[in-house]
Amino acid sequence: MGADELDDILSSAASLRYDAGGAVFEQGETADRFFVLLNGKLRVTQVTAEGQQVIVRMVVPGDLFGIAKALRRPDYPGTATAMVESLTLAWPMALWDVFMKSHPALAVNAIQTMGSRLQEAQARIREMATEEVERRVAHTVLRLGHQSGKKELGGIRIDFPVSKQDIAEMSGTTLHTVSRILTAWEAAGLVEGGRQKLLLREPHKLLLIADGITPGLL
Amino acid sequence: MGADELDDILSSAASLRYDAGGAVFEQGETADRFFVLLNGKLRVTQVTAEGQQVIVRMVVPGDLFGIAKALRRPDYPGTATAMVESLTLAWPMALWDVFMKSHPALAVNAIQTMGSRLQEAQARIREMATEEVERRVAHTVLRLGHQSGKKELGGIRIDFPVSKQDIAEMSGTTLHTVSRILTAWEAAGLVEGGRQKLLLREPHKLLLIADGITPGLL
DNA sequence: CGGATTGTTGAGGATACTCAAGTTAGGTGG
DNA sequence: CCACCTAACTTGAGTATCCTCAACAATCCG
Repeated sequence: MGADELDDILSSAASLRYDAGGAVFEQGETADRFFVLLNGKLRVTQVTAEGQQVIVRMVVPGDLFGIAKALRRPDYPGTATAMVESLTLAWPMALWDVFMKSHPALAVNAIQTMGSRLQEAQARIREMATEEVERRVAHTVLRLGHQSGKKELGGIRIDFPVSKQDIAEMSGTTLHTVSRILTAWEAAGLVEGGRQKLLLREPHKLLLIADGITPGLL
Repeated sequence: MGADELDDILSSAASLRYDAGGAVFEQGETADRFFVLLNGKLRVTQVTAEGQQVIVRMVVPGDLFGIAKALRRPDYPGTATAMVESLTLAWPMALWDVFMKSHPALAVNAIQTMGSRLQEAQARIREMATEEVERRVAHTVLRLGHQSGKKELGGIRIDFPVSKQDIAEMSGTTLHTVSRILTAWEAAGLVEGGRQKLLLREPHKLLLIADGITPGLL
């Protein structure tokens, strides 16, 4: 992509800031913009008809999100909430088609974005279908570590607030079960918890649990 | 897209036929081609490290599949098996990038394909996370009916062989549980089963079960 | 310091899985 | 065409996992 092309794209973008806890868009809202996350961390959730919440995915810097148009939908299928202070670029949704048609490189990029998202979704489906809770939670925390962990001397630190409830919604279980599992792991020295804090002390051992090699600690 | 453009694309395609039970490609194989299904019905499965199988999705005529390149993968992440005699168009994977760059309309199409796939995957995640087995099975058979059901006088016929094991792998449960649920539904007149056969007699009532409105029959 | 949010822990129970044995249907070969 | 064989399915019993309900403790924030 040439510099003028980039200019063309960037010049039509608005830059927006969100406080921790603020919503970028809400489920059901008319999708009038699409976004790229510049900075921070978002959580995309969906609420079921019965009111249960599920975390669909995390958005990390560089990610394209809110692309309802690509799903052939007029509204946003989920709610995007900032977990920490976040910065986005936003474009009017009308520009989506224009961009896709005039900048093939962008289209290829969008395809790959959706590709990795799809792969992750399928991995989660497989997990939920075949694995027991402890393994799913192990996968979840490892994914968190991978997406946005910071290496420290004591292990990998999840550097933004994650509650047990969050982990539960990502793993398809309840916060009670997550609490019990993390307590057991903490006793075994695998992790270090805290209120909305998490440090992976022994990622390698967690990986063994995730892969079902260790018999599990419960 | 112009007629010459279409010509250009079609002329580089090979047409391939598969018998029921035959594999179009296998999980782990080098992804050297991508496909469009012209006719028939495919099942895409993944096998976990422990050997458990999960049905990732069904492929119906018109669907693009085997697009490992879009997932940035050198190999196929799953196995595609013909459930009935099937016909595909196939292109060398090397043409993928070429097509995407030179035919924006194709790229947009690919994005939308992946979009609906992603939406379905997320719906399944939500189901698996929050719904009990009977509801998931209801969703599964309704999806089957929607994708490839034929309206008959007695209801909607799934017009290709589906085993209880298949339904189980799509719902994230065991064939035993599926058998019990279908037996109960059959007693209530909601469906009519048989060896690898399924007729949805009362889709509306199944929808109620899927949506958790009816207390369930078990 | 108080209220609210988040997390802990226990007891009990339901859902759905595993294990196990059998039955039915369909295909195959004699 | 019948006997056999296998794959698909059914059904039962026992049980493990994990959820629900419940009460309480800790932490954070203003």
